[in-house]
Amino acid sequence: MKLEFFQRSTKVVAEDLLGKFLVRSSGNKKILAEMITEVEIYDGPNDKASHASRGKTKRTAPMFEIGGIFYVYLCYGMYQMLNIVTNEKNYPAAILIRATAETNGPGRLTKKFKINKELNSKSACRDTGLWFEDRGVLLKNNQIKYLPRTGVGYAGSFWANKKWKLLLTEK
DNA sequence: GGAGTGATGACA
DNA sequence: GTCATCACTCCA
Repeated sequence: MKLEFFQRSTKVVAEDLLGKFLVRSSGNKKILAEMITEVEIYDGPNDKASHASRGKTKRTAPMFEIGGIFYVYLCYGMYQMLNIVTNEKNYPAAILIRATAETNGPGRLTKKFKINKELNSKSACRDTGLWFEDRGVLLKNNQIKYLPRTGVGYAGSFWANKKWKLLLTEK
């Protein structure tokens, strides 16, 4: 997958990302490849649920970079969260990878893929050891479900009610 | 339903 | 320097 794929509006990228494969390698060997089934959008400087809404800080700096790099951070002291940064430089946006066909939950997913902060700010390409592949899975129009995001009640009803969690349903 | 967990950001 | 908060998971 080319990095330009991620340098588009976050919603478009999120929709396109469903059905693509997340691939992990160690050395020259691919060790894991799972289809992405659930993502969550964090888009723009005004999104109160996004870490970037309070301005650029040391932690959120990757979100302000150009699309195509990873944003990894620690949540609740135990779980790494994997995001892929989208859109243009200086526009803070990212997509949280929440689940694949075989692994449900962002914390479990990163544990299984051995994702940690070393991948933070790295490009989603083969050299990094973690990247995305299009394996030709075609989605039907009604296969994507739009739901409110998780754990964002603190952001206020306007942002909490946005249907920015995208779920891939069975056929 | 409730606890664990530690980096992060706000405030002083 | 302190303190509250959190894009979660596990076990009950």
